[in-house]
Amino acid sequence: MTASRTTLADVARLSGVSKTSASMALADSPRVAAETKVRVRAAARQLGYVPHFAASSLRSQRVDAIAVVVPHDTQHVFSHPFFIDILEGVLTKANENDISPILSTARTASDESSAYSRILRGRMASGVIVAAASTTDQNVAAIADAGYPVVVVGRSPKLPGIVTVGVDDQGGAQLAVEHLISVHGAKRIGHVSGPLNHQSAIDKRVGYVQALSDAGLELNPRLQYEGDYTEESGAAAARALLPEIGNCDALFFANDQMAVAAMEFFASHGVTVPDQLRIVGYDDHPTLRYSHPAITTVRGDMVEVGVQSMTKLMQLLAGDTDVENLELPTELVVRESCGCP
Amino acid sequence: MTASRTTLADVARLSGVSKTSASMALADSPRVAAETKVRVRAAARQLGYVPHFAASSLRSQRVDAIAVVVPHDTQHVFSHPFFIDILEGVLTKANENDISPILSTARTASDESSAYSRILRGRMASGVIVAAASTTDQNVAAIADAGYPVVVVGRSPKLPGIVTVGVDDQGGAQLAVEHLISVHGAKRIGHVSGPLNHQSAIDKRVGYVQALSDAGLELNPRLQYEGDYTEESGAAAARALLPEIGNCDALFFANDQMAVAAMEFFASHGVTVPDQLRIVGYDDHPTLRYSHPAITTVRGDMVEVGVQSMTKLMQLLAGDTDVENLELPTELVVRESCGCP
DNA sequence: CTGAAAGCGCTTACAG
DNA sequence: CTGAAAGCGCTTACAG
Repeated sequence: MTASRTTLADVARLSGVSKTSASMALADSPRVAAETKVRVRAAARQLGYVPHFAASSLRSQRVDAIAVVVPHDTQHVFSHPFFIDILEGVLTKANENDISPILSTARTASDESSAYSRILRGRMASGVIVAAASTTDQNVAAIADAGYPVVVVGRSPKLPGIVTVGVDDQGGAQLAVEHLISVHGAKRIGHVSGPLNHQSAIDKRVGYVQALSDAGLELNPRLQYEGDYTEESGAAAARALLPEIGNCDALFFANDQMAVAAMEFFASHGVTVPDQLRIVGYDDHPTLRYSHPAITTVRGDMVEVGVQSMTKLMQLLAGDTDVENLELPTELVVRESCGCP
Repeated sequence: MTASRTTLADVARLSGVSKTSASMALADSPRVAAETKVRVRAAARQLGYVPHFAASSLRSQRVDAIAVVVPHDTQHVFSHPFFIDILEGVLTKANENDISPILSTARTASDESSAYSRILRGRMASGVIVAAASTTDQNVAAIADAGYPVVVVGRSPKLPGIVTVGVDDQGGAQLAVEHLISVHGAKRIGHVSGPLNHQSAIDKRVGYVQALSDAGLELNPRLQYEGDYTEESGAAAARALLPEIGNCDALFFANDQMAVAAMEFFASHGVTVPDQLRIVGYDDHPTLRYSHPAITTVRGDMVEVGVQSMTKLMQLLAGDTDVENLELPTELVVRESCGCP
């Protein structure tokens, strides 16, 4: 290790002032003379001085790092573009503001707690963005109770005090199902949901049910399937629903990955989409638009959700007390799988 | 902030020992009696004690965090599954070992330097994994010279001392082109490369050239195009090469995203793949396998590359002096776009 | 086997 | 406008 050992004392010595003044000068405090600032900054630059973050953090009890917690295993997180887009947004905003994002994924519930507590109680991060916690996850409330600023991605109706940033999943689902009904005349519409211990899956289901009821259509319990957003569960849903397909005009999937895997399964079992069965997905997964037929889906700007989550967290960290929740709109992206040309 | 203020002194007081012994007990030092350890641990658990990381890091001059630096803008990083897979591997291994990964992306060269120096000279991280730096990036050498353990993802022949972990891109490219030649009898084979200031793009190109030369085939300069791995550049390549397609049997693309975008362009301009033009991509992008026709490609296990990069970095951090480079094999994944059934 | 003391490199009252 | 001193919460020689 020949790495930088330049310390504030070195800068102070070279510029001929005390450590106090050197520190104040670098922090651009008004109490130090303009001329002194120039001298100190020149010295710092010349020596390649960078403050030792642990020392400054220990003394000031502040830290320019935040934790991004996604309580799922890493493999799951990185196979869903939903998360990846959120991460992209968070990291962009964080890096722009010289905030270091510490990423934490966890496989099991106990790991979750340990990841949370090591990072937070150990003071490595000053705040948290939590993405896709289940509605039963106790950790979010625990962190907030401990006094840490928290932003949750998605809605969080069970935790009224928590700032949330998400997209209008209920509205998005309604758009999708209304399109199937009003444009394509579908009447018998099934739904493959996400895991119903997640708010986004619940909200999409509510939107689906609402659209049916608005149109005076029946909900057929035999056309419901609870998936988990993976391709495997999309294929499993298709297999489970196959016997009912004769009594089904259309299926609304809670994400594109399940929808595309189901389309593959149907294709290999003689069910043609959209002729025999109309399909709409969710997310507008960027590369799945090359699916065959091209998938009709619902799009929300998850990158922007990430950016806004980080923005809100910065407001909380700045002491802002009235940070409001944000719900971005969703839009229908019409392609071929619904039956449009 | 009502967050944890439990300190080592509290634990020491509750268990009736000195801070020294409490610290040693929690570190499982052999010098403290087994019975004392039990008492101290119980107290720590009862109080929910987690060491203040800045204090411990400042005193011990160690830090359980590493930096993952990808010197590209965030948007670019997250649109390429290549990076995402590497990140997945790195994070999995890091989280398993209670190491906090700090992610750093940067838009411009100057940002790059500042990101590197803030994290490293500020001692936030004890080592670095660099992915996809260009061959002209000076930062990698600078970090290594400063004494930080560094692992570079990919080959790095210009920096002989640096530990690298990657896949055999030259071999992978050769596999692809040899398949086009020996199985499909292609003779006039073009290449759309990645940016040639990146070693992976250079290596793939070398493999392509080698395969042609091994088969005694000519390299036609009019069938060469330098892309940048984006879909836009794939479409641009297709547009540029369109006039030559009559004199071309096959194209080898340096990644799937360019290949699939090119296939779309060709399809909309009346060139059918694989009948009129055979195409092979690279990466085995998970969702692009739904392309039409399904893409033949070359696959390397980039998640494993990430895992191994983190493993090697941990060895370096542990003081291991003879950590060897690793090059994982690549394999051809035969689907339809090459002309196989 | 254990404890009192020093000190990591900063920032920030406090005093001038 | 500036400086000497205290202290953040740990870990680790040093001494017993």
